[in-house]
Amino acid sequence: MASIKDVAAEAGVSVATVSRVLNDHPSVSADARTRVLAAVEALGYRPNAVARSLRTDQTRTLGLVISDVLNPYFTELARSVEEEARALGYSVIIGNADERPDLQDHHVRTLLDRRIDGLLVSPTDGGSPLMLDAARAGTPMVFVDRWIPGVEVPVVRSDGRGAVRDLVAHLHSLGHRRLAIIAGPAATTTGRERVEAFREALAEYGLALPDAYIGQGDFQAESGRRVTEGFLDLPEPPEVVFAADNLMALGALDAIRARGLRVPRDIALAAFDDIPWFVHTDPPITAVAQPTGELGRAAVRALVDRIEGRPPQSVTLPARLVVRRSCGEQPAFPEPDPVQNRSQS
Amino acid sequence: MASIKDVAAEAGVSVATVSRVLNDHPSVSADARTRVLAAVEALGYRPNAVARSLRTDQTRTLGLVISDVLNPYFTELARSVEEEARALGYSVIIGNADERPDLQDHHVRTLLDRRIDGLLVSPTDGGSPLMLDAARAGTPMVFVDRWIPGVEVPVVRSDGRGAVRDLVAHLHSLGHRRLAIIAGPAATTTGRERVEAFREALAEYGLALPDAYIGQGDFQAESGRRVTEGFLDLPEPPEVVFAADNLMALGALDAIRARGLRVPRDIALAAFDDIPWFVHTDPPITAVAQPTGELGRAAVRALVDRIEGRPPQSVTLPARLVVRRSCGEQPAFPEPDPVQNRSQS
DNA sequence: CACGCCGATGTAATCGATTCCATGAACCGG
DNA sequence: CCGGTTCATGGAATCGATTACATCGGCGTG
Repeated sequence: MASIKDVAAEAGVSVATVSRVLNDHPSVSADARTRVLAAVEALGYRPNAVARSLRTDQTRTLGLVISDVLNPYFTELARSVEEEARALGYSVIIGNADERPDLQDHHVRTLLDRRIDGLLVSPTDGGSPLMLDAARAGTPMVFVDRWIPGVEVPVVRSDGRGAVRDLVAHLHSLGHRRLAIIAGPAATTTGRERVEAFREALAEYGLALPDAYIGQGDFQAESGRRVTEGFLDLPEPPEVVFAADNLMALGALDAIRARGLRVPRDIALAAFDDIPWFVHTDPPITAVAQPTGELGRAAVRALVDRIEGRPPQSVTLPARLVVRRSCGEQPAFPEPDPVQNRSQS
Repeated sequence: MASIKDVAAEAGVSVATVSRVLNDHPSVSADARTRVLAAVEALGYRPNAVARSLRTDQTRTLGLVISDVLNPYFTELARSVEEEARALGYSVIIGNADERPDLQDHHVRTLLDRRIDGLLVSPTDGGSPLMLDAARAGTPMVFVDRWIPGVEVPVVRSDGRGAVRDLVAHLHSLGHRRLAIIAGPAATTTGRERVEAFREALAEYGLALPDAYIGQGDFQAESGRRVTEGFLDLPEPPEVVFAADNLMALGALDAIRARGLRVPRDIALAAFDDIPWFVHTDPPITAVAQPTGELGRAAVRALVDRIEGRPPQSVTLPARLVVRRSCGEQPAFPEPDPVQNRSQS
C-alpha cells in the first residue's frame, strides 16, 4: 500500500507538502497542490488512519456499547447513532453486551485500548469499576437510555412517566383494575423507573400494585414467559400484563397463547418500547413508544460536544402511548400503522 | 494516559523489556517480569492499540458490511460474526449499508483506511469498482449470504434450493396452484437465486411462473406491500405469495390485511428467512430458515484462515423449511417454537 | 537600497509501540 | 583456563503520518 513517502516521491515534493495538501493547509502553491493530487490519484493513495491517529491522538471514532443487539429497540438506536455520527464525521464501533456485565467490560476495555474519542453506553448493570474509572479519568462519555446514578456523565434518555400514566388511564377506562407488571432488572435504571412510573400512575386511580403483581424479568423473552406463567397461576390472575420491554412482551404473549387464552379477551397486554413488529402480532400490541431515533442523535451530539470542548447537555425526551388492540376495544382514532418507521437520511 | 516509557521508568528497565513481558517473549528474567507487571498494575497501563497496529501492520479487526441492520436476519448474522471473531481474538466493526451502494462504498473505504485485517461483505449490488479493486489488491475478503460472481473471493452462504422445493411441495399438497413471488433486487445474488429456485421447484410440479406472478421488490417492507397490492389487483390473483425476505413478507401481510382478507383462508403467505417474530404474527408464518448463526461463524473462520495464511474455503449450508400456519392446515408435527433461538456462548 | 515580512517548502522530531542487533555476563566442555 | 554458546537486556530503527522550526526567495516600504 502506497504511503505518503511514495506520493511525495512521485510528486517531487517533501512529505510535509503532501500532508499539507491533504489537510488543506493554506500555504501550498497551486502548482504543488496539483502535482500532489495527481500523484495521489496515480498511486491510489489513501492516508493510513492508524498512523494519523497515533500522531494526532484522535481517532474520530465513537464507541457504542449496547445491552442487546437482538432487541430491535437497540438496533434502531444503533442505526440512528451511526447516522448522526457519520454526519458529524465520526465512525462508530458497536459493542454488544448481551446484558452481560463481563461482556460489557470486555467491550469497554477494547474500545478504550483503541483510543476511541468518546463512549456511548447503555449500561447493563450498576457500573463496573472499569467504566467508573474511565469516566473519572476523563474519557468523554454519555449514557443513553439507561444510566448510572452518581456518575458525572450526561444522560440522554426518554421519560416514560407521562405515557405510562396515559396507559393506565386507557386501561382503567376499559374497566381493568388488576394490573401486573413484568419488571426489568433492578440493576438498571430503566428496570426500576418503569415499575415506579407504573406504581405512581396506579396510585392516581386508587389502585395498588401488590408484590404478587410485580414479576422480575431480565429484558429477555424467556423471562417474560416465565413471569407470565406465574401470573396466570395466581388464584386471582391480573387482567392486564404490562411488560417493561418488547422482548418480555413477546414471551408473555407466548405464555398466554400456550394456555389457550386470547388477548385481549382473556387478558390484556401492553409493552414498553414500540417496535415495527407490534403492528403485525396477533393482536397488534399497545405500547409506550420512545423517540428512539431522536435519542440516538441527541446522544451523539452531546458526546461530540463533550469531545470537541463544548459543554454537553443531558437530554430527556417524552415517550408517548400508542394504542392498538391488545388491551381491548378499538382506539377512537385508529393510527395509520406505517409499515416502516425508518427515517430516511 | 501512561505509555510504555512510563512503565519502563517505573520498573527500572528499558521499553524493550516491557514490550517483551507484554508479548510474553521467552527471554525475560523472572525478576524483570514481576517488576514490569507491578509497574503495569501500579500505573493502570494498557497498551495503545493504535501504536501497536502501526508497527505490526495488523489491527486484529474485521470489517463487516451488511445490507440492512434493521433486518433481523442481518442482526443475527452480525451477532454470530462478532461472537466467533471475539473467540478468535478479533474485534468487528460493523458498517450498515442500508441497501445503498454509496453507503456501502463509504463503509468499505473507511474500513480500508483503518487498515482492518479483513473484510466480510454481503454486497448490496453487483460490486463497486472500489470493492473489486480491494479484492484484486489482495485485501482478505469473504462474501457472506450474497456474493458477486466472477470475483476470486470465498463465499459463505446457504442454499435454499432444497427448502424451496419442500415449500412448493407443501403448497402443492395443500392444493395451491397459482403461486406468486416477491423477488429481491436483481442486482443481488439472493434476489435472483430465490426466484430461480422457486421457478424450478414449480416446474417439477408442472406449474409455470408467469411474469405477472413475479413482483419486483427491494428487500424492504414497503416494496412487499406495493407488490402484493399489485397481485391482489390481478384479474386472477395468486393463491400464495412467497416473499424473498422477511421484511417484504411483513409488507405483504399488511397489504393483505388492508383489504380485509385473512391469511391463510383467503390467501397463503410464506417467506424466505425465518426470524423469531414469525412465531408471533397472525398467523405464524411458514418460512425457509437459514442456519444464520452457523453462516456467520463459518464466514469468520474462512476470513481468519485467509488472513493467517491458511487456504480459505467457500461454504454452502442447506436451509430448511419451517412449516407454520400461514399456508393453511396444521403441520403434522407442530414445532416447539422456541421463544428465543439464541445460541448462548 | 536595505530591512523585514510573508509565503512556500523542506528537515527532522514526534506519537507509542515492536524488534533487530549489539553487548555483557554466565556457563559449559575440552 | 579459554573459546563458544546461551540468555537477559538495552539502544536505536521503524511503522506513516503531523507539525514545529529553519530556510530561502521575493516583495513592499521607509
